[in-house]
Amino acid sequence: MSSSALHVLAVGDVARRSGVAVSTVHFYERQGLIEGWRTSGNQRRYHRSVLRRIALIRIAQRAGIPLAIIKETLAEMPHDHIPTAADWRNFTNAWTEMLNERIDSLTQLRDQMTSCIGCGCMSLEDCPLRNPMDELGQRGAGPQRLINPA
Amino acid sequence: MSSSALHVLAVGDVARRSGVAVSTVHFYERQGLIEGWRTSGNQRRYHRSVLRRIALIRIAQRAGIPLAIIKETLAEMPHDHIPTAADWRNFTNAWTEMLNERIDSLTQLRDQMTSCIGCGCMSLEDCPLRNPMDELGQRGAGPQRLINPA
DNA sequence: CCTTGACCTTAACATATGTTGAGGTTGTAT
DNA sequence: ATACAACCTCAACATATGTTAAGGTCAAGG
Repeated sequence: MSSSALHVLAVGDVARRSGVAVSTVHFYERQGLIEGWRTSGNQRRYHRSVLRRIALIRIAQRAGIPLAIIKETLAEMPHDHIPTAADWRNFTNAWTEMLNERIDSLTQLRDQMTSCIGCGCMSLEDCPLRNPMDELGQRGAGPQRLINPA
Repeated sequence: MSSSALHVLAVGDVARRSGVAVSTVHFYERQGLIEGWRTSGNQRRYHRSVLRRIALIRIAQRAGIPLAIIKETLAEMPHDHIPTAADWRNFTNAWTEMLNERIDSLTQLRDQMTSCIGCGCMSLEDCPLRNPMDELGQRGAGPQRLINPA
């Protein structure tokens, strides 16, 4: 192991310290989510700050954000040094905004659902949930037999 | 087209009226999300209520819920008739609960994030975000196709 | 020097969610 | 009766997110 050189990590160090598999580190590098350099012997080396980056990636993934989006969000974050307050603020803002959007759409969906059941429109045919913005399936509508709402 | 027989739909009718591709109807049937029967000539036929089922499937997908879970949630919903008020109430309750869980997780994450930046703990090393106990968006490996981009 | 563990690359597999295409059958309108 | 649309099955492809395996290289200790 490449112990003691605290600022330069081999792929195995990164894996151990970030909690992801070596194959995942390879994968993230291939996808451009993290960056490093090679030794003369072609082995991967990373700056210590890659650990933070991976931590952020995992957190964002837990929020259900796809890697492609995470990559964009991280684009402004430095690969090779500890982020400044400004770096960090930018990132947090972008990410909070994303989370807010996701929260909003789930909330909206839930509320529409309950209002839908509340109003007794159990057919879904005219439900705002059904086709959030388009018209679809608006043809030979037969008699709409509504069950007596509870 | 199998017009006029309003309660019995061929796969193309289902596709047109539900807004999904024929191949998707096939797929959903293979996955056991919907059910139907065959004509003597081996063609698929569906009860009208399959349209509602598909509508529900798409709505749930927009909320980021994987098909396997949707299938469970729909297990109690009838394949062959219009859901009763009780069927519907059960489904709505289950689904609202799921949405609430997801909303809570995201909200928690967002708030931790902002509090984290607020407190200046920029290291993430001791951050509650880093190793939370729950496993939020654990949606497993595999394509996380976003149904609702944007 | 030689062994051994950590590393390298490339390819294939696994899962979820479908879509596309090839090749053949059914059903209906003229 | 014949054409043509709609249907069928099965297999392969596509995407996201990795893991596993095969076969070869590098570096450090004994």
